[in-house]
Amino acid sequence: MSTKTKNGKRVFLQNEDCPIRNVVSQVGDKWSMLILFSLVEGPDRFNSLKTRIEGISQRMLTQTLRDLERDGYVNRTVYPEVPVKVEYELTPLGEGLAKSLWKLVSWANTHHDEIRSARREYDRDNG
Amino acid sequence: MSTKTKNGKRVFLQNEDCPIRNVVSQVGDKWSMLILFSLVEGPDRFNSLKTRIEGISQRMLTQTLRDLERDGYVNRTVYPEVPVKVEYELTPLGEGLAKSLWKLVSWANTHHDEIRSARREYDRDNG
DNA sequence: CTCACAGGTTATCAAAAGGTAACTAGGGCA
DNA sequence: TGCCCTAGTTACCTTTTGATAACCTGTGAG
Repeated sequence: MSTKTKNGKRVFLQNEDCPIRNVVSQVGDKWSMLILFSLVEGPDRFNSLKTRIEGISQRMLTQTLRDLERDGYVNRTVYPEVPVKVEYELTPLGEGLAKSLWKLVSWANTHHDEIRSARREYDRDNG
Repeated sequence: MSTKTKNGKRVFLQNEDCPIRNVVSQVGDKWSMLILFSLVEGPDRFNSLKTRIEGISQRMLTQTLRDLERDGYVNRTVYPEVPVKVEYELTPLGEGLAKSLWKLVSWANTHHDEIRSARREYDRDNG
């Protein structure tokens, strides 16, 4: 993420080779983390995820699942039953990601009120 | 983040009261984390940040700093020198956030290659 | 033949994010 | 007076993200 130094301070990069940008730009969208944490509890099917994740549309669920699959976080398995059953599950990589996100989640839970009140104060004092 | 349970599986929310969404939607944009980790090394000035964070424009730097300030992660101090000096520094809240992001950063560094090769494989097999 | 079900895809559109470039403000300096 | 500095703001435009809603596919049941 950071590379050279320049008068004592690090210089930060933002290109496609930056690991943290590659991870955060995937996981930082509207739905990825919700899907990830749903799947932490075990493999699940398309329609079940759609029900569990409130407000997600069919289109965004498909699309986000494809993106997670692409990065190797999620496996997609088709069972040729009838009607067809498609199951999604975390890969070891996806489980590792979820674990390393957990600290952030618990921090967010703990400090949520602080953030919200900072936001209110800022909005009161400014625009 | 998750609330009720429904046949054994948690149901996930995505509204404005969800702590993790409130944090991630702020920090998951293109520049916030780079600014955050720049400021971990100590307070810094507008133009110094602009130099250190490669590719950021004046407009996006101002805007992202304002958003970070709004959520209480960053303090902005104006020194009425000449020419004016404006220093940005992490608040304790911002330092806490950076710390809890660190695990994610090191995970990303460790598994970057894995992600990139998963991506290549997916793109080869599919579109 | 028609309907239902799971798991999608496609078209269309609105909103948000982000980039470029020009302009501004408040001073000091020559 | 004109030019430079820092630290912005503004206008304009393009790209990306996401929402809605309609359509499709394969299969079995009635």
